[in-house]
Amino acid sequence: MDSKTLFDACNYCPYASDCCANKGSLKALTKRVVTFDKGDTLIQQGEQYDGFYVMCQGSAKATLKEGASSERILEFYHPRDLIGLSGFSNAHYQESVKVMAYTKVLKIEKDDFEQALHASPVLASEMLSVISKRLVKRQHHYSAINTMEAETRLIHFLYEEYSGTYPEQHTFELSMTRLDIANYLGIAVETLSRLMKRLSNKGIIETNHRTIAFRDPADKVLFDA
Amino acid sequence: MDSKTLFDACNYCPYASDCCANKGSLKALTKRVVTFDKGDTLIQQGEQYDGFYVMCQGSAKATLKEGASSERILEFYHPRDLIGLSGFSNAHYQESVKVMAYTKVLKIEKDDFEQALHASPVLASEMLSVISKRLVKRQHHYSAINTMEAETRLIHFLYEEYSGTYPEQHTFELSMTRLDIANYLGIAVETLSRLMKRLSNKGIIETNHRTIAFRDPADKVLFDA
DNA sequence: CGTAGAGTTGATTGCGTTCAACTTCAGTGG
DNA sequence: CCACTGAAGTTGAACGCAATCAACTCTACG
Repeated sequence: MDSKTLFDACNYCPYASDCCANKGSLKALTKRVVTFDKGDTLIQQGEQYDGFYVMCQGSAKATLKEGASSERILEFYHPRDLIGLSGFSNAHYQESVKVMAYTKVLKIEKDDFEQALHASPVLASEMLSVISKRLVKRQHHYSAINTMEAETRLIHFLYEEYSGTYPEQHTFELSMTRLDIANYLGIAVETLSRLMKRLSNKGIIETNHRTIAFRDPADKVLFDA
Repeated sequence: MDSKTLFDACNYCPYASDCCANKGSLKALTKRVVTFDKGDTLIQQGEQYDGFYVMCQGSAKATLKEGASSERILEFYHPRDLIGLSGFSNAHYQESVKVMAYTKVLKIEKDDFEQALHASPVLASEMLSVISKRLVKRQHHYSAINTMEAETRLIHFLYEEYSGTYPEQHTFELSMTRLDIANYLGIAVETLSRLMKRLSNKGIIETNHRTIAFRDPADKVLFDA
């Protein structure tokens, strides 16, 4: 595993030039390639923290379970995303992460990371920046969820998924089920279905199952209004 | 100012024994006491990041402004809370912080902090933990906002405010207006007013303007269900 | 080909919003 | 000290968005 495999991983990766795993202090860290199949659990909520991950390929979702209530989806992961940062909080992962398709990740072990932290203070700044950005992003997402009505929220989400694709194309593929999307957006599946139809009727998007296209690229910016 | 004033600040502070500013690596950091009056702006969204704060006394709210939409309240701050962590993300504060009453804070300058980061790698771990905890807390809050109905959300909020008081008493004082609370909870002021009345009628709380009391302390745990 | 999960459609209900009128409270100046 | 003013908070009536329940259709997969 490790260095040689890692070299291959980043070398053949289309995102390599734009991935934190391949830049700055994180580049020098020891990493291990791990793969998961659809349905696998990458992280189990409550488990002991033993490292975090950078996603190279595939898709995953983070879910939170509180008390007796059903699971809630916190975010979706795409290539280049960091996974498992909640482990820093109290040495236990605070959410579960499930893989939705064949997925390849780089694992950065807890011990390796802490050692690197001692060796390079710049790494600390970088990680603080990364995790703070995550906080801000989450902030905006949830602020949106509460302020905006469902239709705007959906456009917002679609644009997020769209802009995560690489290279950017007008047509993109959703990797999650409507049920997952509805859960993430905090609406009912039926409502989601109706909204998709309405957006389609309005001519904002074209839908074909999980394949989505923005009719007019300018519409993507709608959510800024 | 500084060291002597600081000594006084923590020395006369009722929260000192339970405050991160007075424990671990943060204790050794250089800090400066700054005070603000009701209505003052502690941090302006978009401003250059130049340090973060620990609140000693008073109360404040963080607001986020996106596009043309009106401001949204992200969180309230109480003594012992850290303020301004969003500055780590890209060297600019990502939200405004406004003071709601006479407030005393300790400021930790950016330069001092970065210097300390080089000197003590443990500080890095501690800060990562702190900020990750914030992320997790925010996560739970917003998960709650979407899943729970308004009444449960309100109880949740009241309990949060209650448990922040020190020493814990059955009766506690809200430091924010109903408008702020409604904004924070993502509901209309009118709805909030009606809910408060309903909770009061149900015998769960007693209200007198901004003074609140839980009838039966066991009820505080309601939100766990 | 058959079954289970994913997704859609329709009818109904209800929670929370909105609009409007009003009361209470805190601060200000005569 | 009291009258005035504007913000904070309450109450009522009507509306509307999204949830829920129920019956389907479609799709993937063994």
